[in-house]
Amino acid sequence: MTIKDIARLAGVSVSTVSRVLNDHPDVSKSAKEKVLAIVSEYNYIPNTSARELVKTSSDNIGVVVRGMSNPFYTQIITEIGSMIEKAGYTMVLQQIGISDDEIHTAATMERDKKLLGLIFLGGQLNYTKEQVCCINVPFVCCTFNNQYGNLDEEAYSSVCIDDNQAAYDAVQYLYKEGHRKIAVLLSGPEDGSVSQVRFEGYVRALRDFGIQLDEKLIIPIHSYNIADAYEGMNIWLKQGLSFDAVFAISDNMAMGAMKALRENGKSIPQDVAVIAIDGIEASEYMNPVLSTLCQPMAEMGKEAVKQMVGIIKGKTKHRHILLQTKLRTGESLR
Amino acid sequence: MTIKDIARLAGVSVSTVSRVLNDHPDVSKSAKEKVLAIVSEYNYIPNTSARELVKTSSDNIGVVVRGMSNPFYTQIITEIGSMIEKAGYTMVLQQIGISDDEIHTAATMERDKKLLGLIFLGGQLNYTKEQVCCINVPFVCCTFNNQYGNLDEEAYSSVCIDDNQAAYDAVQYLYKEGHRKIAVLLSGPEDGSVSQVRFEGYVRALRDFGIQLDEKLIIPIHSYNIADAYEGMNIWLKQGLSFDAVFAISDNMAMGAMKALRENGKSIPQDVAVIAIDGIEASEYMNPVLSTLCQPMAEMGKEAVKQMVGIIKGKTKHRHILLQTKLRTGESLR
DNA sequence: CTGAAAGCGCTAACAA
DNA sequence: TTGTTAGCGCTTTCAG
Repeated sequence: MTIKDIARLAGVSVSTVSRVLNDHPDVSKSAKEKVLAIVSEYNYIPNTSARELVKTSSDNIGVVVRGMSNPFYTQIITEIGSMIEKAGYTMVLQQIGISDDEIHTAATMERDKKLLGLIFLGGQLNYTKEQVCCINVPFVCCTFNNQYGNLDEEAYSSVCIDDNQAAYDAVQYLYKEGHRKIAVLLSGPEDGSVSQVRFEGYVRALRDFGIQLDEKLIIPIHSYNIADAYEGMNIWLKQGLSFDAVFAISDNMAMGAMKALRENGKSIPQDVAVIAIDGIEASEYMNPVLSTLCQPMAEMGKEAVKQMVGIIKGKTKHRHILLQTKLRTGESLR
Repeated sequence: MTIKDIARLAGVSVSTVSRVLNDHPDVSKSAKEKVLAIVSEYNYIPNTSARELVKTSSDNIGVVVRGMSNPFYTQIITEIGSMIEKAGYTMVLQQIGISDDEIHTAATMERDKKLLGLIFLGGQLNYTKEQVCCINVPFVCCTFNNQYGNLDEEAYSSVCIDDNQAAYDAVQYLYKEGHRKIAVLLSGPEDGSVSQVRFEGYVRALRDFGIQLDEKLIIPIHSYNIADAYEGMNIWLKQGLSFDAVFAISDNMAMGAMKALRENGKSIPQDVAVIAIDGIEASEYMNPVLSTLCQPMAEMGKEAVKQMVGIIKGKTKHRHILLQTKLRTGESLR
């Protein structure tokens, strides 16, 4: 069933069918009715590939999301989606697996969907010019930036929190409560991800507060998984090291760690205080409620689209915005 | 940058380029090298639309997933993906929003991607023949079936747990522990979703055990959200009704409810026992750990693909499989 | 208001 | 081993 079949069945030309399907004005009411009748009778659905192939432009903004179902991104995507729509554009969402290549995905989308621009949600902080040279539309990085890469600042936009400072603040909260033996739960430590930046904030805070960095208190998980964090913490606890607080670089990892702590007889926050960064919904339902520095998800999404649209319209240049985190007090802190 | 440009730049014809790009055998080594060099020099990426448009067949199996980031589906998708690959097919994944029309999405995909078959992950239990008539390839429903619809059994396959029985079992666990005032947390009660089936199992169990159904103990949430469950439970608790157990039709809802219970001074499981159905990862990290009837996610995915492939190859007919749940004991049960 | 026809970028006969 | 060419299904000038 193609547009030709519909045209034949309705007794009109393909162009008339096309006009009806695309809501063009210059179609007689009778022709329109005839076509629509046939279309619905035969459940005709136009072929997307053919449509996209023939179009020379679109109002599409691509969104490439790293991680199939990271709850942290869900809220941001919702916000991005509604902002894009409000601005009169169309969102084309592409979720990719943890090991897929987002640059290649983006480049493919750019050509296939005739994108006006791209928003990356999650990704590496170390893209190089050579890697992104195949992307020919403006892009904005949401929740991360290029601090370990070599992109020119004028070559892309970004919206994220100051991850280093957030980690610093988290450690400071612990410090103020009298904690001095602060373990850190991270993915890296040097994996070029946001984990690394946060770890650097942790190190900086310790130094500022006159605490000696203790290698033994660094717990690398090698993923952001809740289960891996649980496992990792469990194994680490077996060493019987002395510590009175845990800074997890993500809520998810904190959640895994909390279970391990509990099972090892450590009560939170009496024996061990826990703080993290992110502010995902699930961590609010923990018992005790996780204390964490929340990323302003809605604002991030909104800002990313604002930047994107400004650049598409030629009204603004690439910018790099740092948003404030906000402490959710929770119960895992004394 | 199109295939023509590459052909010109490499000094060969478009068909040669096409052959190289598609790994066809009859290409001289020198031609292949020339083409590949140009391709990588110019970062050429073939246009997907054009490719799909021209192909008359594919080895694609479509997977339509309802709900952007339902953690419950993530594991199943992973399994489905690897099983499809193992069987020599290609998975085309499409996630849709909670209010999108999966039938229409499926029909569109079927034509655009030349699908051999479709797997639905989550969806309504009440599709009618008229609704699905636009789908012309075999499909299997994963995690649900058509018990509220009018499809012929031979018209589709399904893999799911016996939701009615699972609910029955859950209530039975509570009953055996001596609970008689069992509240139920559901989305419906009559929303044509799996919530309804599970509610029916609850009702059946009460009847079998000689417990009078108490309308006041039915807590409708109108969604599967954790936050809505928390809210709903909170409001419901204000009524001060007497009850000693909660059966939540999903883990997510149980998680929301547990927080509300805690905040209202009810300790779990001493004051109120909680049981649910699903077995998502997050509920394992609750404190207390949620007791729940786990769906065999990996097995479900595996079985769905097995059915699909069998039908595509013409080796099997449509079947309807019920899988067993397994109790995760947890700590929310006495 | 309507139709004929060109062509989007690609693959796959078919011919050489 | 290679090139020529006919479409895939659609949109969009351009005529009428």
